[in-house]
Amino acid sequence: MAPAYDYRAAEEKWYRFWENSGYFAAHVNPDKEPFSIVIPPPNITGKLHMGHAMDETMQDIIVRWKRMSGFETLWLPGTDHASIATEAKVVEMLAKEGLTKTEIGREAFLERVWEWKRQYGGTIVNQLKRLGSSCDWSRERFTMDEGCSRAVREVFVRLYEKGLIYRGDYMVNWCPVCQTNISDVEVEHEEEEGSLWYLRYPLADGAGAGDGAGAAIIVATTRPETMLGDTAVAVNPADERYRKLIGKTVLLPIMNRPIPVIADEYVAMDFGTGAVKITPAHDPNDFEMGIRHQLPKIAVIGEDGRMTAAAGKYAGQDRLECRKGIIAELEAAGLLEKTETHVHNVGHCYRCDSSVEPLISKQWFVKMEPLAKPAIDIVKNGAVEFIPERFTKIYLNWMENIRDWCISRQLWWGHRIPAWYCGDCGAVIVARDAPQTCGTCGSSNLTQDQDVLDTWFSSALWPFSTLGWPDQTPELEYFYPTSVLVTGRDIIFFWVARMIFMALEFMEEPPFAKVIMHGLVLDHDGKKMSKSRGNAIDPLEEIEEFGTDALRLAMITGNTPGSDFRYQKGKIEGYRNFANKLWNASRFVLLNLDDERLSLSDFKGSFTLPDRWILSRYNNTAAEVQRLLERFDLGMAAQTLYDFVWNEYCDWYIEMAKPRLRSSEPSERRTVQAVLRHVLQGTLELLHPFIPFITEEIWQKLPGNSGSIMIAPWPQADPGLIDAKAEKEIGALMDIIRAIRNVRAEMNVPPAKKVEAICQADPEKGQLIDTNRILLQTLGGLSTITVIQEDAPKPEKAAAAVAGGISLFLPLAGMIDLTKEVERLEKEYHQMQGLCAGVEAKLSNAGFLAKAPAEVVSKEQEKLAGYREKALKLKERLDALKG
RNA sequence: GGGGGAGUGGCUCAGUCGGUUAGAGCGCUGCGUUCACAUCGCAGAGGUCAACGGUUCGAGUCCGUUCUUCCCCA
Repeated sequence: MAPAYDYRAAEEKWYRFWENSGYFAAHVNPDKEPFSIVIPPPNITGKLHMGHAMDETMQDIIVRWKRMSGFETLWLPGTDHASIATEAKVVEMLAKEGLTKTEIGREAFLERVWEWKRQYGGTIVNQLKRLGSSCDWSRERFTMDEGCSRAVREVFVRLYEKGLIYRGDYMVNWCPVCQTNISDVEVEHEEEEGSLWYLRYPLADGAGAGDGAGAAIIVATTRPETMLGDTAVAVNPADERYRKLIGKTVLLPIMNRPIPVIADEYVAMDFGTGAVKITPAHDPNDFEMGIRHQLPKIAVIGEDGRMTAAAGKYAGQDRLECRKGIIAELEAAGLLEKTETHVHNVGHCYRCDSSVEPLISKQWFVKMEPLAKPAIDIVKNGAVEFIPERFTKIYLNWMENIRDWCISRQLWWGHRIPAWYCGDCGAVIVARDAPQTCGTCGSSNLTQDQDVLDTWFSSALWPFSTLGWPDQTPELEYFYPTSVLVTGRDIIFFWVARMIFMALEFMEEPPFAKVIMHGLVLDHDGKKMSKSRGNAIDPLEEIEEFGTDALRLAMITGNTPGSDFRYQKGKIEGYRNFANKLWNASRFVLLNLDDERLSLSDFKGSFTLPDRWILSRYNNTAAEVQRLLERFDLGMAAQTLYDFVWNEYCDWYIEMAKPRLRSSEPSERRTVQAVLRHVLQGTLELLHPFIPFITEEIWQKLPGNSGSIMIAPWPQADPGLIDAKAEKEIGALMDIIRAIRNVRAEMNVPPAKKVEAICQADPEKGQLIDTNRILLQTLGGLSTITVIQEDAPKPEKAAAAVAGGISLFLPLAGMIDLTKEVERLEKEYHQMQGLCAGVEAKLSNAGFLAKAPAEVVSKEQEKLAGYREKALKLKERLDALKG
């Protein structure tokens, strides 16, 4: 075995081995309980990023754990067609050839996209494999494959027939750059510093404004260019200042259009002047108000972001150019009252970051209220549970205030809307398959809707469309509903919420019982990683440098579930080191094992104290890991194993085992071999879900193993091997050893120099020291240990310490600096006194004695006794030195 | 405006049901190269747990207020 773990060779080898052996594949198996997860499908345009690394790692840990635990485990992988991103990619490619998509036409364009998908769509899949993901690749799906597409059409038609999908003219978020509308959740709001312009709208009948400002009403706006489409001015009905003006008419400047002053409670009295201009065609709130007051809607900005014919002389101008013109014109006319700087939220396209234009457009929508209700109930009654729990509130808050979902997109790549329009009678036909003739007039002059569906419409069906729905397949029957969903907190609305209501509507069952949310991976400064910011770290580079297992641990260990965490090089380095530690501990064990596989149960009678201790610690660890995994507290589970391996198995048990491995007594040797092996193997198995590669590599080398660790049975804690007494006794011995080492270090005793030790102990402790003298000698660097009785005279000219309930003396002739020794002991003595005082105060408090549980009180009493004993012994020593 | 996080050694973060001498990794200091590992070992320094108030026998942990900071929604 090499002195360092070579992850490069191991990773490739074992992944291929697992896949070829069919270990990833899940089968419908009524004899076993199923456990299933669907992957959050990455975009085919995507490149592996840290978010994937985290997401995949968490899923793989859960899946491997469940598989080893005996479940028929399905992790269903696949990819998402990412309508807008993919289309943009291919459009860009065409542009390089000097072509546009309209030039080549829909059919040729789609062919190009499929071609692109064939060529690059698998990249992300191969990258997922580098993370060790144990997906059933034989079941890999794509949101645009035949099955998923059929499910999409089925859902669309059924929702339409139920009246839950409608088409209409409504305010949408239009991206003038992407040339499509986007849904509300796809709009990202950013604070921007802009201006607030105060515009003077003269009253038509010349009546006074009531505020002494003259015959006008002043409105404040951040978007003066939309004034060309104003159809009212609104004030709050409770606003004294404007009460007299309600019902009056103002003359819209530039357009010279008379518009009414209306009252609406929506108007905020403390914003601007308390009077606002209303543009129903270009602002979502104004649109609503326009409906309430039956105001005309005048669209002055078009889908190209330019002013329309309705904008009069500004027609054809870009909207920002128009804004300048209008300000100049109003100013010249004396109608610009003032300008203030103003910070406001501007909606941006999630995709291209350009500012979104709210405008009215004919689109398809899903009516949300009836779908949201069951989706709220299912979470409230606990049938779908969010982990951590706080995401429940975030989900409910959104679901309870949900707006209709705009699902059409002005794109070509995606699921084309299954609606046809009759060219003769205008009928709309929504159907699963292309109709030949119009059901109303019989005409065959039919054209299909040009638009495609929001990508999330198909991913919303993912948990059941991938299992064969709308057919009642055996897979659907067996694996649905899925067990858990693991995903990032950033797509709770986009995806999680939508899967829940779609599943409830079509499966009448939630898509999963638990939703495990994780945060985002941030850079070392706590900033979100992004291509544009240039701070994204490539997980593949990290894998190259440190290995997949190290990356996996870095992704989950030591951070709170659900919260974001900062990625730092030091972290992955640390876990690379851990892998190497595990490797070397295993190397040591393997070098000391014989070829025969020893069974632990054959050695039960000959366990020594260290054996009983490590077996107890191991079984406690196994139980704890199980408990943590059941709560999906993966980070804590990994941390528990990390600590066990490094701080207990390596630092102590291996060191304790060394003298016995060199023993000439074969039974002694064989016992320690059996324990070393048993604990190592179990620990590897517990670690396997977290770090699959190195654990397989080592496990395969252990004598007598065959098959694969990934299908080995999950270790069960054996309560019979938990031994509190052994843990306590070893604890005392460790304290003594640490005290010896501490004295040696303080007194500058060279590490290789063996020293003599004298222990003053009661008979019980004396016995403990006596039976473990070799251990103390080896780990403390001692030549001899002498146990003397408590009342025996204390050695002189010796450094002293109190630990593990005994007084310890190291006669270091000529090496003791008396002043330093007194100083050291005094420091410790004062510390003990402080601790005593603290506990004494507690124990003299009548309230504490009366109200605290008896167990807590006796624990405090025990503590005090220990501190007092130690303080007393230290005092004795100090007196002796001084006296 | 509404909602949610976070504030714990120099840095990054754990801390479960309120009871621990408040932990870890990195960094820092001292010592250490035969016998698994310098990707290491041993010993050590370093914290009034953001502030104030409250509940409690007992608060890093629960409640309130304030400050700082990040995120989501409108």
